[in-house]
Amino acid sequence: MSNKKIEKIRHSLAHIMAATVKELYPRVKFGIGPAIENGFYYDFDLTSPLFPENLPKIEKKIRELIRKDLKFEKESISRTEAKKIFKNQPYKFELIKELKGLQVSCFKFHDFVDLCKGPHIKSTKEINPKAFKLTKIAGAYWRGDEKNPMLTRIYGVAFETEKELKDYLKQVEEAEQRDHRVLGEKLDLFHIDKAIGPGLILWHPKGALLKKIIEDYVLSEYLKAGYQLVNTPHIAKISIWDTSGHTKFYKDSMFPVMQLKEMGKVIPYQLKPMNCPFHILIYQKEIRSYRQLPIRYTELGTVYRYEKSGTLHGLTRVRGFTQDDAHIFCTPEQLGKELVSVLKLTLKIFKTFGFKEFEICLSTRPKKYVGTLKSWQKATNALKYALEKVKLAYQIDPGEGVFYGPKIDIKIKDSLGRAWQCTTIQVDFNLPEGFNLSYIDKKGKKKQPIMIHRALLGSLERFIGVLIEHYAGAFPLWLAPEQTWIIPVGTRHKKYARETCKQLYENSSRSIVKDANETVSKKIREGEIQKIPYLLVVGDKEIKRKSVRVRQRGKGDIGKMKLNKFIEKCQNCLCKRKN
RNA sequence: GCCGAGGUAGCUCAGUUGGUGGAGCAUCCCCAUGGUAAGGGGAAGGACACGAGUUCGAGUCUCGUCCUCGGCUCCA
Repeated sequence: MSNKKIEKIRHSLAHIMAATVKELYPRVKFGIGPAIENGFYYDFDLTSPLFPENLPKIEKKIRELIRKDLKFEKESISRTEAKKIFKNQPYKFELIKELKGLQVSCFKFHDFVDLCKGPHIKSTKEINPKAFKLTKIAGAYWRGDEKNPMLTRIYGVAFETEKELKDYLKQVEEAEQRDHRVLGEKLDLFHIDKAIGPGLILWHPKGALLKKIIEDYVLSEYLKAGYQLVNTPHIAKISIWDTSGHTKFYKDSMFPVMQLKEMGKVIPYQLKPMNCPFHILIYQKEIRSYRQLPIRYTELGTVYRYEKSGTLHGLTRVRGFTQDDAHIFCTPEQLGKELVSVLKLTLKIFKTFGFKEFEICLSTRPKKYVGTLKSWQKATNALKYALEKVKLAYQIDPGEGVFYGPKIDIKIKDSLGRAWQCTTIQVDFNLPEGFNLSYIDKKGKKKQPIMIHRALLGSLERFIGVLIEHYAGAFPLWLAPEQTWIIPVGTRHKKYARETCKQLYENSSRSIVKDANETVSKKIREGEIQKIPYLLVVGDKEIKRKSVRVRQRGKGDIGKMKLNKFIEKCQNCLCKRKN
């Protein structure tokens, strides 16, 4: 069976659901009801609220209709007639008004007529009544515009067979188990506290260590690639954001201004939403020669953005986050080569973290922008050149660029195939113009450099959220904040456990002695839950032979090993950054 | 920000028609000194998110605020 058939089934289910809702709410006004990935939805303007308890009732009615073997019939009617039929359906009416052509197409099913171009199944008997499920009720703006009324949306999932539905529901359950917010609590990595504020992360010892390990790794890669580390403050006078254009274009996403009294005057200060102006000022501190370029400034810069309350989500959407940011200042001739290097570096880093699949988008000029059309075209071409040079497949996201330039976004796919936007690489001719940046060229003339803004992991917070879900909390050895637990069998083995721990630490392996008065079994269980890569049990036999009994995560007891052999095994994994 | 659902111990949750709040895990103490996924016993732990209101009496009913969750919109 083809994909097309399942789409017809999903779309038809949306219609059947609409017919059912009409029975329950005769005065309902209909929005639209398309097929989507894994299912369908329909938007309704209801006279009274719909509760989740009602969903099984609606499901039951849908099944009844399906079993009646009802036909879907296509009808082509004139616009005038359509306007008459849908005169009490304002949303449908609005759609008809915008349709071109004299005839509009409708689908009749049961006694329910819907404006629709189809296609649909011929009869409800093509639907397996056990292979769909209504999943949730949500609010959704009419036509996706927040100025429009909010409709009630019912989501459903549907497949051709009952097994596919069950598999899908199981996969959803698995994804819930991997949810970084759940694992963040279970593994004691971080929390968000009411007393601090929404979207602001408190990193616990294990989470902070994980973050530091990631930061150290990427920073070392950047330094190797010729970047220079800089460091800048969290606040600045607001005037710098006037120059950069942020107060004009992104005021709504910035935290409110602080009014500071200085020299008898009130000077407004602003929490930084990005690092670029700071790096620009470091560049501008002296007169630059073409010989110095490219200059690549990098910073693990923490920025604060006032995201709307409803958009916050665990670590993946927050109000304060650390970017692995960098700004590259280069000549026009160097641009292509620099972009290629950035892309190569990105791929290398993601590979090390275990990500293999990406979605790459080239985002072009948005409605609100600064600069000339010519410079936008040049910047976009440079990005295209780099993508093609590195042989990366990409799609174009029209109008999704930043106000100062086009960009490449890389979304990484986790082990469940979900895509998360992390990397952003932006070419910018406009801030160099706004800040009047320059360098002296070979002929002693002033020229304007080009800037590349790039954050490869994007936000450390989001990246760690993705990483937690990707590994379901079972981090590879080099990332695991606690790599080895040493479990002494009895009190008299504690000393040996501590000596072993010390040796492991001296060989840069993060280790902990679990010497609480509990049974070995309990500590093993705890270690498994905490997803510790290695659990070492030590008792009389191990002391005698200077060895450890090794339990490897996911493999169970792998037997005894000389301590120096175990250290060697760990170091081997660590230097390759493999599990 | 918008629509909807929630907020009870550190965590996961129960709490009947309104009548002074419970369990498991975690914590602390005691016993047990252990060999690969929970040894046993005891204790402590709570303005029931916050603020008003209705009532003789509110975890429970009403309203407001904050926060969380599912979506929508947004994401430099």
